[in-house]
Amino acid sequence: MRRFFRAGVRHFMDAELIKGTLALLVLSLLRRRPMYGYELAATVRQETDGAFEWKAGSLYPCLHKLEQDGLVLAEWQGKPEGRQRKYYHLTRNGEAVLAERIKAWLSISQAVNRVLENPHE
Amino acid sequence: MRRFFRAGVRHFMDAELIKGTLALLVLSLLRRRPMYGYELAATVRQETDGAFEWKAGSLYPCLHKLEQDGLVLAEWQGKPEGRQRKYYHLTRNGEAVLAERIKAWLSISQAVNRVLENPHE
DNA sequence: TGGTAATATATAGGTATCCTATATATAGGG
DNA sequence: CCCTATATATAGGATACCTATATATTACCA
Repeated sequence: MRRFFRAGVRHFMDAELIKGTLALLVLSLLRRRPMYGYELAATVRQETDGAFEWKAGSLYPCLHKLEQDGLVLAEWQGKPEGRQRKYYHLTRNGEAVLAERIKAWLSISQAVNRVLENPHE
Repeated sequence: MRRFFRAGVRHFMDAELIKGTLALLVLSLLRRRPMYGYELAATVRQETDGAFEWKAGSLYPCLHKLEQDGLVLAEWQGKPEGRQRKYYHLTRNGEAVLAERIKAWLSISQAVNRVLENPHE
């Protein structure tokens, strides 16, 4: 049985193409509501039908960096007994940066599609 | 006056998002017709309205790797006198790999858009 | 004639992101 | 009791892209 993290060897190409989308999508998910790391990975996995399977070794360092940069705020939460979860909230600055990054993504992805759709021969 | 290469400091975010798209677009451009490096950069720059400004330090190593991997064939061409140009041709294998990479790109970019478009609040 | 810019290719070195591997800990099922 | 799932964390490695630098030709212009 496949564990949730470590789920699979992604193709070389995919690994490169998804670069930069991790922080973008994390911020986008947190705009909906505060979530904890594992929940973020599970949500994106489900919504992309497995196209994105964020690894723990990518996701948590990314979250720490977003926190360092002041784009998200972390808060331990639980259930006094039992497993603690670290909930991340989008900050005001995080919202602004997200808006910029969405623009950048749209600009780049549309540019790629424009080139790809240019007829050959 | 801006030199064609070295044209500008790209934002951090853009730099990450465009990763993986370089080889994809090079192969896509070569599907139209054989081109040389400088021509590839000029073409993509024009067609994307400056969204992509490939640097020499990125483009030429990328072309060398595509050649090593057998996806393109290089051929010096000129004008016996004067500046030589290295024309790159897409190989049979290169066509097949390009088709796969276009599928991967569509899958990933659509997955990103699906997440981004999910309403918040 | 001399300087600058554009054309054209190349490589070395640095940075950042993502991956694998590993570690820790709780909870539930067989 | 072990295995899986849940949940977070970090160290080490691979790799793509960037900056900086190097070389050479051609064209323009003062």
